[in-house]
This record gives sequence, C-alpha cells and structure tokens, in this order.
Amino acid sequence: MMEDNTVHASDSVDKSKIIEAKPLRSLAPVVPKCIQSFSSGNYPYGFPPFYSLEKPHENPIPKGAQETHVNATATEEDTPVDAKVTKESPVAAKATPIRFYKSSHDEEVNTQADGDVGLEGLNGDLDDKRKRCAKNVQNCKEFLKRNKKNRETQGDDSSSSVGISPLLKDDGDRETVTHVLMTFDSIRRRLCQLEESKELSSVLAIKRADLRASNALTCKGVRTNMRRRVGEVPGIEVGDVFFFRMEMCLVGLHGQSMGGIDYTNIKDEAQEEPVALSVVSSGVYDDDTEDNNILIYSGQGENFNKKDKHVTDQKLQRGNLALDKSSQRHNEIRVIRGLRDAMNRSAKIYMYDGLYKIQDSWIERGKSGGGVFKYKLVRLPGQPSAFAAWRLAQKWMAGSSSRNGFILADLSTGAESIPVSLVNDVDGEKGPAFFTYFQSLKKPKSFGIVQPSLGCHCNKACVPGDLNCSCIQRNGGDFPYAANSILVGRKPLIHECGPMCQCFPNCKNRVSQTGIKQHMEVFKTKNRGWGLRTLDPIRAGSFICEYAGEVIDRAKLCRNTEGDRDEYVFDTSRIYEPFKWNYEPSLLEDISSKVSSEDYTIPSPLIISAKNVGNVARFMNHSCSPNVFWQPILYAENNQSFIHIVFFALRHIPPMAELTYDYGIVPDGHAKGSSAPRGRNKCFCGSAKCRGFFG
DNA sequence: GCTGGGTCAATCGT
DNA sequence: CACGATTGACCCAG
Repeated sequence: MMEDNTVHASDSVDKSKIIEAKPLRSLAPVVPKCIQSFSSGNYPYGFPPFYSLEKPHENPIPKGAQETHVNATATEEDTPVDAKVTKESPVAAKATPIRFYKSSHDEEVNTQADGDVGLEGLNGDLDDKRKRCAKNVQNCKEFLKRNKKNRETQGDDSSSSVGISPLLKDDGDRETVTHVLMTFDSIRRRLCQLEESKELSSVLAIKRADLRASNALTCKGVRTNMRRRVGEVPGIEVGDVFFFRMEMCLVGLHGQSMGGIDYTNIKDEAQEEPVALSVVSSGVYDDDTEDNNILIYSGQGENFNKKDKHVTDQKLQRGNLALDKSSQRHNEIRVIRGLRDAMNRSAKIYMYDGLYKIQDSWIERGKSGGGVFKYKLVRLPGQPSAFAAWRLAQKWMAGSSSRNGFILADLSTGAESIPVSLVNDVDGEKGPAFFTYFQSLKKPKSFGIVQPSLGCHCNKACVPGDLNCSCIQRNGGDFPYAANSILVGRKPLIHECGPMCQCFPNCKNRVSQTGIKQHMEVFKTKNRGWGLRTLDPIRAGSFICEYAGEVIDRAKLCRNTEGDRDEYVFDTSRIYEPFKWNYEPSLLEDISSKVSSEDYTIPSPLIISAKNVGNVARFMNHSCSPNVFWQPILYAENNQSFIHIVFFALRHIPPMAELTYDYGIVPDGHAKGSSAPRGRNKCFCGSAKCRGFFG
C-alpha cells in the first residue's frame, strides 16, 4: 500500500512548518424564537399548575438533603467512600447559583434580584418580549461563564453532599467512575424530560442536555481522574461504552470534548514536549481496517484553506506532533472506537478499546490532494477483547459469521420481533428445560386492580407536557420516558398507556409493551447455569424486557417450595436493597427539583412464576451489583389495571455483557418450613459487594 | 425514512 | 488570560 504518494514522515517532512491560524467559523448574534412559546397555551407559563400525586412527605426537603443522599446511595457502588464524610460547611450550605430566569413552577418563584428578568412582562408588546428574551439569553451565557469561573473554588468543595473527594477527583476508582457516569446520565435524562415537556420556556431550551448535565457536574466537582495521564485510567475498564463525548471527559478517559486527539505536555530534564494520551476514532476519516487490533489513525488539520481556497498539507503540530513524540517514546495511547448507534442512527457509541502503540507513521495524499498524516496503532496484547468482540457480535447478529456452541437462532420462535439466540460454548448441554415462550403476564381472573378511570382520551399519541392526558396526570405530570424510550427516573409506580387508552398503539408511553429492542442471547455460564446477555450496547434507562410468567398466589408458591423448588419466581415481597438512580436535585438547583421516591411500595404482593411460561427475563441471573433493575408499571386491559414488573438498564451495558438484577432476599417469615439459610442460594456474582447469598 | 448542511458549543494547549 | 482548533449532537430542509 506504500505507493508513490506515500512518504515516510521522518524522511521528508519539514517539522518546523507552522500553520497559519485561520478561523473556521464566525459568531453571529442569536435571535431567540421566543414569541410563539409565550403566546401558546391557555396558561401564562405554558403549563397549568398541578398537584403531585406523590405523598406530601416525598417532596423536596432541602434541610435534610445531605443525610438523605448519603443513606440513599450508600448501598450501591456509586458513592465514593470519602463523599460519605459530610462535615458541616457554611459554603456548601449557602452555595446558591445565580438564577437567571424564573422557574416555571409557581412555588419555585425566583427571589434573587440579580439577573432576575422575570416573566411579568408577558403581556407587554412583542418588542419588549424579544428584548427580554435576548436579555435572558445573555444572562444564560453569563451564568455559564460564571459557573466556569466558580469551578476552582466550588470544585474543591468536597464537603458538599454531591461532591467527590479531592483525591478521587485526581485518581479515580471503579466506584467513582460509575458514580460520575450514572449521575451524569440521571441529570441528562431529567433535562431531556423537562425540555421535551416544554416545562422550560423556549429561551431556556436545553438543546444539548449532555452539555448542560456535564456543566452541572463540573461546577459541583462531580468528576474523576482529572489528572491527565498516559496509559490506563483507574476505574475504566477495557470494553466500557459511552454514549456522549462528555462522559469520557468527566471520567478522565479522553479530555477533549470534541478533538479526536488528546495530548498534554510533559516535562523531562529541561525538556518539554507534547505526548498523546488518547485518540477517538469515530469513523469520519475512514480509518477502519479489517484487523481489529490495528487502527490507522489520521492526523488532524484541514486539507483545504477556506480563505485562499488552496489545498494544504496537514502540519506537524498539536495532536499530530504529540502522536509523533509518543511514537518516538514508544508510549501507550488509549484508543476509543466510535460507531454509529444502530438503534438511533444520528447518535454514536464509543467503546474504550484499551492501549495501543504507534508502530508506523507516514503521509498520504488525502481525497482533496493535501497531505494527511497517518499513524498505525497496534493494540497491546493481553487485553480483554473489546472492539473486536463488539464487531464479532455484530457479525453474528447479521448472520454473516458462524460461531462455536450455537444451538438455536431464535428461542422465542418468533414471539419476539428480534430473535433471541441460544448458545453454549461451555459444555455439552443442549439447552434449558422446556418452557413456553410468552411475552407478558398470564393472570388469574381474580387478579387485577379495578380503577375508576381507565385509559386516556388522547387521539394519536400522548405528548409530553400535555396535562390533559390522564396517563400523564397519573404520573404526576411527568412523561416517564425521554427520547429513545429511555426511562427518566424510578418511581413506586409508573403508569403507561394501555389497550384501554384511546391513543395510538405507537404512543411513546407504552415502552414496556412493544417487545424487546436489544439483541440478546441465552447462554451457558461457567458456574450459574443459563444466563442472559446482550449483543448490543445498551444505554442506561433502556427498556430490556418484562418479567413474563404466570401470576400465582403465595399458597401455590409454598407448595412449590416444598417439592422441587421453583427457581423462576419473581416476588415483590422480597427485601430489595434500596439504591439511588434518579437525578440529585441539588445538582439542578437552577432548574427544577421535583423528587420522587425510589422505594418499592407494591400495594399487594405480586408473585410471578416463569417456570412453565416466560420470556428472556427468566434467564437473568442474580448479582449483588447488577446492571439491570426492575420497575413496577401499571396499565389497563379488559377494564382492569395490572401491575407488570419491567426491567431497565441501570447503567450503560457493553455488548456481550451478562444482564443481571438483584433477586432480593426472602424475609425470614416467608421461608416457610425450611430454615432461612437453606432456602437461600450461594451467590457467584463475583462482585466486590457480594452479599454471599440471595433469595 | 435518510442525508447534508448549519449551528452552537467545552476543552485544554498556545 | 483570552483565544482558537477541534468536530459532536442535534435540527431542519430537501
């Protein structure tokens, strides 16, 4: 492939060349489109006041917020140890952001004079409105700037309940990385929800929830691995997936919010030179190769000078220079591989593919004729398969590659719109015991909760922010799902639209009723029987599946327990360790702080047996640090409402990862006959937080 | 339902 | 301390 147009960098490049600085873009004044939104709707602020359906004591209580948070998070692996030590700090207590707009919530009226533009001019003339909007935008920008300035002082505020200790901010660990990522996404989801329901006036429109969420975290010091480093990053594992560039910034994997090459200057004896830290290959420069252990990475820099319309060569500076130096030093470089999201074509998924070293570099003629730097990165041996495994999984899904231990293409035999494959590359077992595949609940006639009002009367689909929709009302005014059917937050009960509703079946409030969306497979584990794993990367909050099966009563469960044990039982009356998944309101002080309980409070216990009838959920194993959680969901069918147990992704899940949830613990009183320890299973989840048993 | 151009933006080194 | 090179994420027109 080395042809005439290919020259080795070391031979013929004038490394002293310096690029001409030229602006690539120009800033234009922004005129907000604010007039329509102010005049729309019957209510002055765009939406009517409503009363939360939650119990009153579940509403925000800023007073004890610190303690509450600590308790709520202590259970999951997302709270750094140091963050639990909350010493009194007057700074933290009075750290009030400058509010630059009025909240749309009546009870959250802005009292701060500074930057308060208010909405009292709503009835003024259009010019006045436009001016106010412009001022609002101005204030918004000032706010962000001020946030930036405050970072150094606020960022060190480790006494804040949400902050991270200075030590962990420099060098993280797995727990902290997970905590930061989950906090980021919880806020991002909430911002999307607010934006989609138009609870914010259009001047405050959050076009980029990812950036706003990241800004909130940076201001509060919820970051980790801020020390820039060569090589591996503590707490980040090869194969981890990310859905936004900002996520990688926040956990110190790749410090550039946009740039593909991250580098830093390091000082040696009297010498200072740039070295590369990480590169993101996102497919825009066709740097793909057949061999997944090799990455041909293109240098940065335009090949076309827009000013004088001349073809230019890339210069050996910035990222290119850093890559060159790293090559000479034989430094490790982290590689992040990006691919289009198959579920959401406009989005991208990034996977950390481990450490590489530059083996070769040269200059090639690009399509426009200008010189382009090329770096051949080779993956270091001994690392777990990540990107390669992902690509292989894609081939399996496409059916273009055969595989070891393949038993069945579709275990659901067409019941699911996406096939569920069955594989065993561990031993000779040909498959799990016989059962009937069924997607939902089979319930006795006696079961069901009759509700006075059934179903909404929306025509077409239910729209977020439409408070006339009775289903949205039942959800406390919130639409439970954000774009891409991502669950925004956990609640004791979520109300979906159902067959009784008049909205179309494609209404976005029926996420749990449309079947699985991920490619999954049932596989034989080494020590836990059959398990369920995903072939697709899964975003936090994604619907996975319902726990399908037969609704049974406790008497029947006990009968089963005495004979051969029913291992395929879901029982809501078990004890489930609480964990925090929803957004932390104190990170969104300037926007809105509606909190809902994350406790499981099922009115009457629900027991589902998937022994004879069930879906993929029956294969999900237990873990003490799971990546999936369950959420009760209610909707009406046949004049009755039923609770369904529905699983969602707790965090981002890489392809080929096993899906697990917490089975909970059977209360001693229920372990009828047999003594508690005997009724319980030894846990093989292998997590650091393993309780040792479950069930 | 896809593509392509336009817009606005966070970061860290210069 | 301000600036600028980088190209992501999203939106809307075609």
